[in-house]
Amino acid sequence: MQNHYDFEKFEKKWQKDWDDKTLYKAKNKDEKDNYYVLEMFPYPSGKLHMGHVRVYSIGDVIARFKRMEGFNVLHPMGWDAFGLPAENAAIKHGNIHPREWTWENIESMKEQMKAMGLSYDWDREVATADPDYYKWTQWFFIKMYENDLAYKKEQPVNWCPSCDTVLANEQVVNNRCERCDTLVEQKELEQWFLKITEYADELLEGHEELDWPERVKTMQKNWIGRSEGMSINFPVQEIDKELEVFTTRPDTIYGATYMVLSPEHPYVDELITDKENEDEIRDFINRVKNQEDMERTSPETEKEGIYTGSYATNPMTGEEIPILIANYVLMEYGTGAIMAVPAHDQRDFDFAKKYDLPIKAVIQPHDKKEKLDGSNMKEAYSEDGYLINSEKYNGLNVEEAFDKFANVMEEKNIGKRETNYRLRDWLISRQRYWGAPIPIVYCDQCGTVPVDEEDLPVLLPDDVEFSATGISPLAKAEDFVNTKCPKCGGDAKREIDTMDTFVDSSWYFLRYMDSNNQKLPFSNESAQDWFPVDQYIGGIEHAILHLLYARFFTKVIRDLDLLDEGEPFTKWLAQGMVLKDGDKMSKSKGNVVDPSRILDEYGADTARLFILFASPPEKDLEWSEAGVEGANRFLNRVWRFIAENIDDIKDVDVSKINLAQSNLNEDEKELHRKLHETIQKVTEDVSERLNFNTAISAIMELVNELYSYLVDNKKQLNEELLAFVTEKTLLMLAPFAPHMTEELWHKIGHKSSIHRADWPEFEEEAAKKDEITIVIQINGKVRDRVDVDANISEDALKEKVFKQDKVQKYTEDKEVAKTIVIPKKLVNIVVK
RNA sequence: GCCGAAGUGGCGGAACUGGCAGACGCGCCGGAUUCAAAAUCCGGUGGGGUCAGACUCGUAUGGGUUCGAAUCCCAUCUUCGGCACCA
Repeated sequence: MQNHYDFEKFEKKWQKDWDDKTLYKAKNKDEKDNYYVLEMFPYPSGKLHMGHVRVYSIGDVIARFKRMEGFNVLHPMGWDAFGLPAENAAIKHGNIHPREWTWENIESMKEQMKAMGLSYDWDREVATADPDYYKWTQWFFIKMYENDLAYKKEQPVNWCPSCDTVLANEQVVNNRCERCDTLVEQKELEQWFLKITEYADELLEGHEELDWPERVKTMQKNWIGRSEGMSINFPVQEIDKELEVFTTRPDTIYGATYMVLSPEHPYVDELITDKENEDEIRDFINRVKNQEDMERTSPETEKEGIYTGSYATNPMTGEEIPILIANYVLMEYGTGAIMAVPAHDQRDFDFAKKYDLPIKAVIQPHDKKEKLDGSNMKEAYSEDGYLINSEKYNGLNVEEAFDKFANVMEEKNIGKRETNYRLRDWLISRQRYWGAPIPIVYCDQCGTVPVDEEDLPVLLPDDVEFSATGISPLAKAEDFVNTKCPKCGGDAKREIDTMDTFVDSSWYFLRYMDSNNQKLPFSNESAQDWFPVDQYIGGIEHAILHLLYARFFTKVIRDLDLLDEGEPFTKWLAQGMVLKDGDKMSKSKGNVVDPSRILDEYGADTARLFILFASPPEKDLEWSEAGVEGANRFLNRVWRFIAENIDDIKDVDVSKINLAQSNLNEDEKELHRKLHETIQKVTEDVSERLNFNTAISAIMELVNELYSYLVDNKKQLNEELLAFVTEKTLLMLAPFAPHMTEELWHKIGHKSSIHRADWPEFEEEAAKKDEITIVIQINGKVRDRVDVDANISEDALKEKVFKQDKVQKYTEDKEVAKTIVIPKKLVNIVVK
């Protein structure tokens, strides 16, 4: 056996062998316990990047570990195959169809994944751009339409001029397109929406049962932005209408001294009763409307407003209060109108100061003697307190007042309790080609009609000109557009927009369970077997987008009675980024490390081992070529150990060895002990904590221990022990370095795959120490150590400790105030 | 501005529940092997101090709780992430 590890000699061989033996096939209804581990599927860009290598390595270790633990594991992979890059490539190069481009990329990425030795069940592979798949995406859309969860509506929407399509709110980051970073514009368009807001509360409540990073739950919580308050109607005599406002502070209504409308508010026109200044008012409105969104919605922008000339009546006080229009009120949130309480809201306060509007304090801080006075306040007071200047309600505290006012106003029909959300419905129409067509037909007779289920999928036509013009390329595909109405059979036209690709990825984890089902997206039985996903792994950048949509879809699908559970991902590990020189790898920075080079140069096992060893999975990882070499060196060290001792290790039937009953000498005992200590640590690190870096370092320690044992006992090796420990070490290393361990496993005499072998069992008895080292502290400082019997009594331990020379020295002429004994660890003597 | 996470050797990181700070790896230094080198093996490696030890300082900074703090509490600084005129 050569004593140098040469990955090129066997990585491909084993990959083919595993494939041939369908080693990683997951069977539905296995007698074993089922476990579903899933990594977020990639967009088929054509090449794996380091982030992919990281996330798939993590998933693969979990999958392999769980299999060795005896679980029937579902570990699938697929392709988020619809999307703009394919279409843009077609536009740019002209001679390649997005379909071709996509499938070629899938092929090359799949090849790279196979070269990594990932243990997927490829029989379950899905691609969202496959008609077999998007048929069901369309089917879900129709189900939602039938259940009033999909609707078409005209409203101002986010438009990305570079992508030539609309975007969902979630896809706009700081007013820029999430994909291409272009400034987003507003357009008034009629578009399809999914009613995610219907599930807002459930999406919030569901967090409680999820084992997800807390910060991610918080991000989603902030995004949904639930706030409880009241809608209150303020009558306006001039126009004989009521202005509805939303407020979270009905308790401050006695302090509402004016009202403010958004310039976009529908009543604005009628309310301009100050005809003298009408031109000035209209100029102002137009100016604000034309303000860049970024500027308009920034808290730094100075608040500006103008009087309308109209007055509203405060329904609680009966006071007439002026109505203004201002740039700081947004039409998108609440009702587009607010009651301004300058004494207790900083924004209203700033505005009131500028325009000299009255400030009336109605909440008095509990801990202040002198009464708050609106005329001399320096800033708004928005903390807790009790009511003043509120007639018969004076003295109530804020919380009581909220309830009291809510009851009174509901009784009098002035207002009602209401909950508002920041979350908007999900805009899913896209004016682009490479996506799933929205399965809707427009008929002059019957109106909007969903396509019949039997007629799904609505196939994406091939022969289309892809140029991005702001209107879906499908508009020009006449064979596609012109169709018959499913209801009346008359001439009709198809919807030409396609669906947001986030719709495709909102249910792919369900299709894996039953990916060849022709009758349903998945069967109920398969869901019983596998759902929900036990462990999901993917990038934090999807914390809001994909993970919120997928949770929403799951809840809808549950309500269609296809699932019992409403949460798709029980556990989620958000893996960190791979950095180079402290920066995210990117072409523009020129710091990209190509995984295929690493795979060619060092092999898959080294690449996997390094990336898992360098950092805990949820933290960012700094790429280091020296670190890769270190990982390679370690694998070599394991290889060489076996190569050099192959005669002692080979063909020993480890299952027949009972080390507990054999008489081991001290060194042997120590090695055996270390083995079991390692088994315990690695098992826990991999299964509970998902800290692969410390699991690997524990295996490294064990290998170091094996080498020291060899050096110290050259003359008299215990071959049985050596074979035993070596074999268990290989088993623990198998999920991390699947190829090399498989090769070595066969070299030491096994005939079947190491990946079908059992995970080593931890024996508590073997891991126990006979002697332990106790740390001796004097006044909290470590002064000495003493080796004692592990089962020593507290009194005997104390006695022994006080006999130590060092302890004598430090306690001489001093009074021992206290002695603290921490069993098996430490004794702290406090002296004065 | 608000919310959240983090800050430990030259570097990546470990210390899981308050109990030996720096496991493991990288790098560096020394030794063995070699004609020599690479590779490999063995040993050392936080700072100060010393022949060596004793000792001493040390987990962003300042304070606190405790017999004992990287870990808990308060304040400050820095970095990263999210939200941001949300009524």
